[in-house]
Amino acid sequence: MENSCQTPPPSFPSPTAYGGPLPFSSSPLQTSSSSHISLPLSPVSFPPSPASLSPATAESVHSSSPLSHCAASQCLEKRNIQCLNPNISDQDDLTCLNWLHQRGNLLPLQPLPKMTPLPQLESSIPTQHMPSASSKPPYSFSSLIFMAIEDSPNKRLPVKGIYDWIVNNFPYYRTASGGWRNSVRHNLSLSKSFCRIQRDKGQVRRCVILDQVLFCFTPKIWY
DNA sequence: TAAAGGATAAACAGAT
DNA sequence: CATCTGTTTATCCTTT
Repeated sequence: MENSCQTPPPSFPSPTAYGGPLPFSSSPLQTSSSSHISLPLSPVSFPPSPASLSPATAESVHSSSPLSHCAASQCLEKRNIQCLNPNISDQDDLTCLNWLHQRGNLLPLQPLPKMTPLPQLESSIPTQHMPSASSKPPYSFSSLIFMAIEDSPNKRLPVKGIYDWIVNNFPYYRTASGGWRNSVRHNLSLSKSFCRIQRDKGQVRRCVILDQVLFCFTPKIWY
């Protein structure tokens, strides 16, 4: 089922519908002008800018309010029909990320610095708040993938790019055994929040579109 | 205690 | 042929 996730998004609620302003800055709409895919990417109302994204903000997106959950439900119902198996609801799918907001152990909203900030992502957060570089990041692989894609210029990444982003931002994985890469791929396959797309000509591997419909309605892509 | 989510490992197939 | 990518299954641990 390639290129199946071309569903135009539903009308987006305002950012304030998510329980207050999101820690995202406004930026021009992300379009399908990328050379990577030919899919008509959906316009987004409040895409996060790469520089503004931090692990904590990404986790915050996952932990959007119940109100956002309600709004997203409508989106998912539509998406179920047009993108996924019409007989299976995303709401019922255990791989759907929309239930993350129900977790009670979500991280606070304040941004956390990356352990080894990239030049463009440096933070002014005091270092005493930074977790040890050798400690495992307190984020699920789904969150890490989300952050990696969100941090990419075109909201899409190859698997290798996801690996690189994680390694660059979480030194823990520099020395970790290769099993985490398997986990990344496992999550990409298992989670229906990530949809695969084709690369354009000249691209080597297959493409994937990540559709975080529930949280920010921003199509994100890995390939 | 059971159920569920997440992490991890492994096997396998297909693509490059 | 080696490596990478993607899928699936199984198991274990933690949390609810």
